[in-house]
Amino acid sequence: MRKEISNIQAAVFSALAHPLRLKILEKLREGSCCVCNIIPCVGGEQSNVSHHLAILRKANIVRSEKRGLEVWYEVTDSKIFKIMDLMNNCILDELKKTREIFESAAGSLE
Amino acid sequence: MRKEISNIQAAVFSALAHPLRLKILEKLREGSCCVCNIIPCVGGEQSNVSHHLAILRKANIVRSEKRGLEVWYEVTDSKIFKIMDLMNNCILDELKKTREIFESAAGSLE
DNA sequence: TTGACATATGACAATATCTAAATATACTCA
DNA sequence: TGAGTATATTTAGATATTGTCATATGTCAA
Repeated sequence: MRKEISNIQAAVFSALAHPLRLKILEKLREGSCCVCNIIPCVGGEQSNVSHHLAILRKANIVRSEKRGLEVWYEVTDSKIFKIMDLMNNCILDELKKTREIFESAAGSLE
Repeated sequence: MRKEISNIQAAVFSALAHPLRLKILEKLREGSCCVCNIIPCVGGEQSNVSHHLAILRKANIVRSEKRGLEVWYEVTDSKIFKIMDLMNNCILDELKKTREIFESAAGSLE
């Protein structure tokens, strides 16, 4: 009966699981932004960007507002940036660790 | 030439984008754990769980160690739990907000 | 109203991911 | 060595995601 929390969590993580969508969010980190500015910034076809925006909308990560001809997007909850930053830290730490291991191995050959 | 960071981030997020894998990580939050304990805890076929463990391994989220017949898994970087907790907060906040809107709408009908 | 514009949606093929069954591997113990 | 156990890998069909093209929608301005 009850929807498990892990299903919802997985759904939101999968909304984050695409480089283009992460780039869109990085753009929105600066503040709310019109689709016409998002497209050149992230690259890709208009319809493709629009599809990815729809995925972010359905996951409640962003919300949109029509202003005349334009549609402006903004992030629903800025905690999403904390999540992205933490993920970035994880990855950089991992890289750093790998490099240290590599360098110490190289050093021991001298 | 250089691999964009957003590609790596997306890859790790997509490793988190499955309820079974999130359940595995929740189990590993208690500490390192043998596959034979993970399987009954998260449910599902042995081969399926193994498959999902392989995905987590490839994303460097967990690492494994053979101990006799058994294989023990543990989380590589506990920051992954912070990410999961933050995500959980996001979702709960969102639910709370939705409920408040709903309740205030219901209240105004009284 | 008509045309131009910004954005969204639908349809489709290509590709990736998921699950489960069968099989393979690696280890232990008799 | 051979049987038994724990886990991983392979495979195949089902399903989901992706990108592109074509088209639809909604808004403004002439």
